[in-house]
Amino acid sequence: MMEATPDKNRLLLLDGHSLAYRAFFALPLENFSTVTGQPTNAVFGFTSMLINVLRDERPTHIAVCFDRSEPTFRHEQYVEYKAGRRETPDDFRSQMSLIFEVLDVLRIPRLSVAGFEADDLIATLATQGAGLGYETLIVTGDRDAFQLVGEHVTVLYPVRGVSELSRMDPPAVTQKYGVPPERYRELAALVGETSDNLPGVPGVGPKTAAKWLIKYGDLDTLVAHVDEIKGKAGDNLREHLGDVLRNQQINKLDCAVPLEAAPPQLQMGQWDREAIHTLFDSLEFRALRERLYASLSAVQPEADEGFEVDLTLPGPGELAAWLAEHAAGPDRVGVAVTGSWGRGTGELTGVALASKKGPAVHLDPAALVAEDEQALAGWLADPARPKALHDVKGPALAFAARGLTLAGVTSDTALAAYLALPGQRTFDLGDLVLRYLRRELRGEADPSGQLTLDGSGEEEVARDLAVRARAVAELADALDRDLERRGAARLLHEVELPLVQVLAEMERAGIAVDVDHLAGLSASLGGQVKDVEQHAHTAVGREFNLGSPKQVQQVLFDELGLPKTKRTKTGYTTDSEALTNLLVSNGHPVLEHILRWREVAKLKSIVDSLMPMVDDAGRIHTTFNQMIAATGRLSSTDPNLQNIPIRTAEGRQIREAFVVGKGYECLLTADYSQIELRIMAHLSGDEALIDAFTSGADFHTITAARVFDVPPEQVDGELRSRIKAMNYGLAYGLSPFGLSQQLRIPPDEARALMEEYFQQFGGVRDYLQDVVRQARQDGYTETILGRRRYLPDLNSDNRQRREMAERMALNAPIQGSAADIIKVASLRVDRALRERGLASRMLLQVHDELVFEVAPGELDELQALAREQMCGAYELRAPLDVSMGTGRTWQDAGH
DNA sequence: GCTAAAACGTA
DNA sequence: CGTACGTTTTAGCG
Repeated sequence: MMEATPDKNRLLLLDGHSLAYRAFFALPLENFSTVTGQPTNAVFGFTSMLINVLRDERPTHIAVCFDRSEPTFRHEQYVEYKAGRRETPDDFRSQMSLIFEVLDVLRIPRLSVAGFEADDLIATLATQGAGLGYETLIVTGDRDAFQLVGEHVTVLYPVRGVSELSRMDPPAVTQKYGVPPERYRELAALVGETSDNLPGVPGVGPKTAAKWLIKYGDLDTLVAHVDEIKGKAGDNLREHLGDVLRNQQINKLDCAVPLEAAPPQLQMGQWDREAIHTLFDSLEFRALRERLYASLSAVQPEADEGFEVDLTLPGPGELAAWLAEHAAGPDRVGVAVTGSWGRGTGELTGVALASKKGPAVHLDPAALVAEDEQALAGWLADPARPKALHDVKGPALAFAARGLTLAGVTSDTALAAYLALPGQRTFDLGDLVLRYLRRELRGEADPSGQLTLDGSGEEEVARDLAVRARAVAELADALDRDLERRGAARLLHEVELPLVQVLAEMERAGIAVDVDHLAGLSASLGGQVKDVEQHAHTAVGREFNLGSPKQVQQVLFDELGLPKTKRTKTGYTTDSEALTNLLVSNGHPVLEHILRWREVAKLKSIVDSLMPMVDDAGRIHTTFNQMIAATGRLSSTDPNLQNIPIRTAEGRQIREAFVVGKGYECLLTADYSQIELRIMAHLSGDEALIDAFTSGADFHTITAARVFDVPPEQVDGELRSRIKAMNYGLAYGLSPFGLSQQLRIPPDEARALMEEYFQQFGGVRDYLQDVVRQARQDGYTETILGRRRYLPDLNSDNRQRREMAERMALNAPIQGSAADIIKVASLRVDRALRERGLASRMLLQVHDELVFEVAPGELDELQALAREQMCGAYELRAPLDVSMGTGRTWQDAGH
């Protein structure tokens, strides 16, 4: 939208005082202070706005103007000017000099002149700038500046805190106030300005004022016809005409302030990097510093450059020679493939190889002669030939499907980008190339200019793929450097990359399913769905769609008149919790039917979705996604095998459908007990909590005994479950209110319970507070293996967003470290299976659980091996513990 | 045919 | 007013 036009001078003028004041009230003081107690909310908010506007507007010239404490000409005209303002808070005053320092290290000129306000300086510079043909942008929280808006002058006015600026150009001013910018001053004179102690006409707001100005054209004409105005407003206007004329005098900005600098002298200078580091360190603005540098490097030269590739299409038998010449060195070779993959298999339609320099090659896998196939196989499987691919798991499955193995993959550019910024929705190669290399993902324009226009010709397709291979090779290096900087290089090379192969193997293996059992379930559930539906319709007296929350709402709240539940965006919730509450309080029979229908319909949909997924060999192959969860967990799709029911008896029947496959002895499940709580104990270092784990007795009972100060034998089910809820809730950022809801106890009681808990386990409270504090400072949280999650919203001025980010910050290191551990465990188990030459294999990973298929006679060895590798995956102060179960079905193997 | 919202399954 | 996911269904959009 906003094109940077280098030939055009863009002058950015900021009102330092008004913006800082805005920030001071928008950001909570308690979240912004340094270890020495210096408040920084105004500095932070101001600097944050400054960085955003530098990034978005790319000014060539800049100045920040400040008010002076001396009286101005306005005070001479009107002694009451700005009288009655409350004293500037000390916490604000102390931050002004810090703002000066920030501007100084950024080499941004700051201007102030005795006897004038910042707005006058801005008006003067804007006027001079206009004369010189500059585009001027004014950032201020003072509406008086709207009078300056014009063809080449735009005001950016903060709305809602400090994160959003409203762009006030002439149409925007006219739209908002009903009069063009030239008339704004007259409108303001009529309305008055409380904060400047400039009363306007009583009972006249912007609407009436605009109406008058439109009718009469301007204020002078209005004054001339003042006797024509009817009604109370007219009387008031006549009575307060003096005030209006005075306001008009006073709110006029002075465009001729004597300044020592004119716009041409306000050129953006080189930042003092060293000083920025020192200052931002002392202000504890680490996240902001990152943003500052990001915006600096985002000085985007037009990314119109593509990739130049010298493409070879080798004839039959020529591949080996080409590889020896161009892909045998230490340079990493980018590999790009086309094809399709999923469900544990895949098919290749094209392969391209290209290193950073030198020619590229494209192969049609369908047309390879045996000799070339062999050359390719040897090269792909050679760990000494470093390779980079983008999202390698799918291609690896496709290679595997034709008997090719991949080794020596030293980068996966998608995975690397995920580790750099795990919150991203997609990791599109084109986006990354643009971001990291500032290039377009296309061939360098041919003289003919026809290169990738239609992409239908064979050569174009080949060239396109070669470009991707080249881009991946270059991108891999850039990402290596980025990950090094973020401390995540080892995580990529030692955990995530090797894990790709393990996941691919699990997807390839799949898990055996008893289709007859599923079919039986489907039939029985189908019958129940019909029955319950009948009952529901009878209870209401008409037919309706039980699957439609909207119709359910209509039935319950409109037709049956049941009490309204919690609001949703579009109506009132009918979720199971709300309906259960209604059932208790009201007892209408249809509630029971709806709840039951939902239950069986859900189970049936799961069963019915699984059945068509079973392949010819009787197995289901999920797809594990390694780049979705911002915490580092895996996710499972198509189908999701990480949410197969387990809580209810009927749900567990579905687990019975997952069975041991032919040629294997049984299934084995191995899961970490209470891994997240152990991690919380470890990270917090709370000795009492660690003791509770090392004592060997039931963890929740032991902690409950401490909290309630009774011997463990006296901890009954009620006490235990309360503490269990708290133990788990803490890692999610549970509030006293949330705890009271969950336990159905009064909020005061929940609060007291939490306080008592923290009395006993103070280390946990300290840790949780510190995690958030540290994350706010750094801009990210970190797991035990250095996996980061960036949470910019920790400094949001929106309370809801900020508190959400705080809960994420509490949870991310715990959930993420658990993900780290099970990933390491999966790698160790996989390696051990190989080393021992076992035929047993890993099938699934469900966050804290691994599911194995046990080859005949290997059960004991596998159990010992899995336990050893899982427990030893990471040394926690509350040691990892694994429990196991075996059986013919996944359900039987549960425990 | 797409997206959003609601509901609900798992750790 | 407790985190992280994926799937299904409906409903509303064009």
